[in-house]
Amino acid sequence: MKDEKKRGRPRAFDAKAALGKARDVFWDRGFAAASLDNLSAATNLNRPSLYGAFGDKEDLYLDTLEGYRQDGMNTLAEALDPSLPLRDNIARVYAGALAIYLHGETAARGCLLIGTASVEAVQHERVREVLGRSLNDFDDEIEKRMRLGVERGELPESADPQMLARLASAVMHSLAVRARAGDSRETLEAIARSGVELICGSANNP
Amino acid sequence: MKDEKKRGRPRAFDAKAALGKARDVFWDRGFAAASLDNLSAATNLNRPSLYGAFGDKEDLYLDTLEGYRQDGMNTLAEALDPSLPLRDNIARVYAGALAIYLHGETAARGCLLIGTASVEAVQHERVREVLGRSLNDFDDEIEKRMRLGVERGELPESADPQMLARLASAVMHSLAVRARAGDSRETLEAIARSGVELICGSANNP
DNA sequence: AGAATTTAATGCGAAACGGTACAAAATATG
DNA sequence: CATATTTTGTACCGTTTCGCATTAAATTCT
Repeated sequence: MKDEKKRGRPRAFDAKAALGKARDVFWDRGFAAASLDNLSAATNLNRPSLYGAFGDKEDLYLDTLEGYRQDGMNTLAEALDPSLPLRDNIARVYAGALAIYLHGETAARGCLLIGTASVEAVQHERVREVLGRSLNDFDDEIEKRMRLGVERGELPESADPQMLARLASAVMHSLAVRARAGDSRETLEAIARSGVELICGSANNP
Repeated sequence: MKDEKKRGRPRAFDAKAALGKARDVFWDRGFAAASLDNLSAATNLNRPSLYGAFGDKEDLYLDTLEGYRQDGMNTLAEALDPSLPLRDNIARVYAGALAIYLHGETAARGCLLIGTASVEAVQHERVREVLGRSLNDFDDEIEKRMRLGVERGELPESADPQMLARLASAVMHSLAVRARAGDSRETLEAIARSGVELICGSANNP
């Protein structure tokens, strides 16, 4: 049902790949400082094609955010594989985040949402909505795992799954900011390790 | 030594007040989206005056960041008053942060540095430097208090002051991001309370 | 083959951008 | 009072910005 022959001239580009290139531009420069020329050059699409395929700059940006969000949720779900101990789950969440944030050892781009959507969130309601929803969904997914941890006895009955989840996310938010501030991989990994220890400190060791 | 009579026409504005107004513009819009017209309107200074007093837009932005940074360090020092218990200190750090981030209940601006400097940090080295230094100095100041806590027996000997400090900062970074994402005061205060509990959980109650 | 439809490429155009030249105004100095 | 010096306000310059109008190309439908 994807290759119904459409009636006009066929597209000469892969929209998904173009979206990925655009995402890199926004990731490096942010929304406001990314010009249509930058985006056009990176995607190899001239402006009318960009406009036709994705709408205006804000639409394109929101599309990249939504894609990033969904990728992130998938990565998170994998990291939280419930057949593993809670401690491993959280460690995997941070490792997955750092793999994205550090982007090939050198240039530290941090998190696309935290790093670039935060600025726009105050003035652009739609951006704020995506950012807020992303953070909340992330919290909720971790909270589910925390609840499971209480049920299983990995965490004490007295543990507050919602708050533990929000604090687990908080460590990740900090990693995102610090990556963009230029912190080294070693520093970030050390923070991640300590975060796991603090969050899962009350978790049973098998 | 401040009112040495200078030779030309005297300034008709207070540079410090103007810097405060400019800061508000950057806080709401970020660096890239803040136009000189915005800044000129907010400060009641025409562009040549702005330029003469502060340099170009990037210079002005860096000035506001540096001012914000120093204000933040002062607020932090007050919050960490060593005559108070550690737990109170950390709670005061978060309360002080939220007072700034929430800005009069309604509009949530978050942290100027985390919210607006993070985006520019990748491309602007001077911004990245200020951001990195700010985060590190903050960590270091909290770390000092943690060390004192260990000496005093507020924290166990096994505690790692550096890592505890970085995680205490992490909670604050998360508050900054979440404020900008639109989270309510109640949510943020709950996270702050849980953060205090988690960080200072091992601290003695007097 | 020809009409209809969709995409591609060129290029434009109005507005906004950052920054500055220039002259008038206001003060200190001699 | 004249001169030097600094700030102020107007107006402007060249560039870049985003978005679109227009025309050419590629494909399907009839």
